[in-house]
Amino acid sequence: MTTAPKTEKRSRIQRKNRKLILEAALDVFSAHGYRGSTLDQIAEQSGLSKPNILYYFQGKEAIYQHLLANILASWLEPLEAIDRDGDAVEEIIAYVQTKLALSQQHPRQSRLFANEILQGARRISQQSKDELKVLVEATAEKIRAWIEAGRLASVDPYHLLFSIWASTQHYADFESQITMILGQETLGNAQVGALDEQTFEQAHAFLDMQFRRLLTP
Amino acid sequence: MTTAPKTEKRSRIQRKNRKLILEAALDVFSAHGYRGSTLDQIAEQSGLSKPNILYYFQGKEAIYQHLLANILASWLEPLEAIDRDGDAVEEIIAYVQTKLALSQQHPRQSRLFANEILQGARRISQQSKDELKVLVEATAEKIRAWIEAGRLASVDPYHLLFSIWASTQHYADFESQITMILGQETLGNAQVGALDEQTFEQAHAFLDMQFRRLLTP
DNA sequence: GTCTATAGTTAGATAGAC
DNA sequence: GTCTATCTAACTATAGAC
Repeated sequence: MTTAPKTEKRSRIQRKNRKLILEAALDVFSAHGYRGSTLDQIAEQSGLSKPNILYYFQGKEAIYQHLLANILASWLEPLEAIDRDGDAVEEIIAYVQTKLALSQQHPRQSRLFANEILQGARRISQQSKDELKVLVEATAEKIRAWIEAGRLASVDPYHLLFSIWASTQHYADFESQITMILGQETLGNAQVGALDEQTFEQAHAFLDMQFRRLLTP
Repeated sequence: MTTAPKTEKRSRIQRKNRKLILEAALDVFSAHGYRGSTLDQIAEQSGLSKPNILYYFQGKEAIYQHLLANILASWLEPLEAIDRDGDAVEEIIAYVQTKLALSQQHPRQSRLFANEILQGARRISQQSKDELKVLVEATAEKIRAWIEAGRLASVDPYHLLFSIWASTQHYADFESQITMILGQETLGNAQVGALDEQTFEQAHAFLDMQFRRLLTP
């Protein structure tokens, strides 16, 4: 029994199958959590056999770690994009909208991440945690500078970030509850489980207003 | 093999053991999710043997359902307490503070519930879902009336509730991330995992300001 | 690269003695 | 009411043929 090549050049079929596996695994892990997911489910979802999946990845944990690392990276990216030389309120509002758009376009990633945090972030490496902390610290510093310059209302930078994360990610993580409450009278749409466009437009408008009122000096 | 009495009178020892089991199960389920939890863990945590646990409850699912039903009830309670004849802004602010206090005092319940929603609310009965929907609908109606009376700024009632739930529950559900970011330089405290008093005071102040600014007409 | 077969664990639940 | 022993099913992972 051989194993797939690591970082060296991968064939077309290898790239395709790895992609199939990761896509299927994202479906399964985000819906059932790590322990609730099985290789059988990932195999069925991807159309590959179980041993074949273990040919491409070292095991269940390796697939999960791969997804988690990617999600962490895309989670940090928009934070870095905040421009300390830009208009303070507009920079924050833009960040809120970016995060909300991520919840709309990548709800499975958000849910996998939420699951991981909820259960104590056991599978996130100390290095990743340190990176997160440093980046958040730098962002808090940008916010503090804006406040001292009188360009932003005086708020605690950390709790501002918590509030933004919570209220934007909520639309992905608590999607099943939102659907439960708003009902889905939209019978026209194929009910695949995602929230409809209109809900996100309303969320967009609401959060814009909420954070604008909070932050305008 | 016999089974424990259902609703009829239970002995002291029965009440005590059921309580032990539920307390242990809350620890375990909130930390690992449904599928990630085992009867062995609940047995060890409660100090009872596995068969003994199955003497008191019909199975793993029954224990979970019992906890979930209680959590749902305590989740709905503060919503009903909102008084349509009270001061609009103060009523909402009081609700926010109540929800935040619940996150502080009962973080495990919040996390068990979040886990359940995150994974699609599969184990919540249709009846409970309907009850939730009706109660939220009634609350939205109270908020709409306040807005029409000019006592509250014009906001979407549903998205207001989503924002409140998200930003208060965040302190329980994402506790591990908050700890990660705020660090715990508080070496004096026995680090059992919970956020310290100071963090909740800051959250209290922040959310008070956020929703006051949003809602004051 | 992909498959069938299976080893090795772990988990939920039950039987039956005490 | 509580325990030891055990059954059965599910799951990760590996062996080895093709």
